[in-house]
Amino acid sequence: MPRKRKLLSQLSALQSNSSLPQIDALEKLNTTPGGDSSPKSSKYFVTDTKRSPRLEADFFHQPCVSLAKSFLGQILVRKLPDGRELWGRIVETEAYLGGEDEASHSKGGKQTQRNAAMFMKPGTLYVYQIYGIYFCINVSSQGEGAAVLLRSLEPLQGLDAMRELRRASRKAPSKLLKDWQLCNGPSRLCQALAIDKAFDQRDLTRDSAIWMVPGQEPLGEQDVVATTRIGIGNRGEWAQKPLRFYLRGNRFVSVVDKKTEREMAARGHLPCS
DNA sequence: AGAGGGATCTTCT
DNA sequence: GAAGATCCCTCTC
Repeated sequence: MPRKRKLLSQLSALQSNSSLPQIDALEKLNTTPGGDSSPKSSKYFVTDTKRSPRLEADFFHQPCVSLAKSFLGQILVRKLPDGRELWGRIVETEAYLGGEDEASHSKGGKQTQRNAAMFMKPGTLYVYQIYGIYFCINVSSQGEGAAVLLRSLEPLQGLDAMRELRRASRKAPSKLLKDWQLCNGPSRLCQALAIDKAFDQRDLTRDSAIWMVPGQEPLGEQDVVATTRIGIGNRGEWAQKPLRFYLRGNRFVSVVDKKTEREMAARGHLPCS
């Protein structure tokens, strides 16, 4: 019976998943104009990548904070060597401004071998290893040394592959991860999408293994929570600045700030659900 | 639900 | 030589 209950809970989770209709809409975007409505059986669908509405260079040419917010709702696509595509909707980001920003790897405008990608053209990936074992993925924005850290995804497609990738990267055998545990953290999403140092300095507008496609963007300011960044300590004024952004009420966010959300509500910004 | 510590290695001082 | 944009496991309440 525990098994049955588990299945039931998974089913209900699927049914309450707000992005399911969105997947249908996105798949339609992949069909050819005037084509039939069952693209999966079409050979053309499989081989045609030009039809994919990839986000282009002009999208990434935004100031850091603006780009960090604009990423919310967009979709990150990772194509594995075997051809499987893993899709995740971006639900949490952080802006690292460079220069004055004391928490940024590029603080003081200092360029090193590691952070070189932060100084490259907007849309360039900056992937670095942290604590010797994990990876984090950023996207370079407009602004000298500025980049946006991708913190959490809402998994949309290829969840089984993500679960396997996440499970494989741990020592002790553990229970199957829930959907919300697959990509809720910067290094977790890198595990789930098989992203490592090899992706550093790649171009999101050109690469064949990773890119972005437009998704459903947040309806308005009331849907985006702006709060402090994670893991940068409490020292200094830069630690207090609201440079982390996430979709309010989304269960795939890694760290929720209830206090800030209460303050938003007090100002009349009610969560729209 | 929250606190604490270990893992593990590249990067820069 | 120390720190780090994290995660996971264990212990305790």
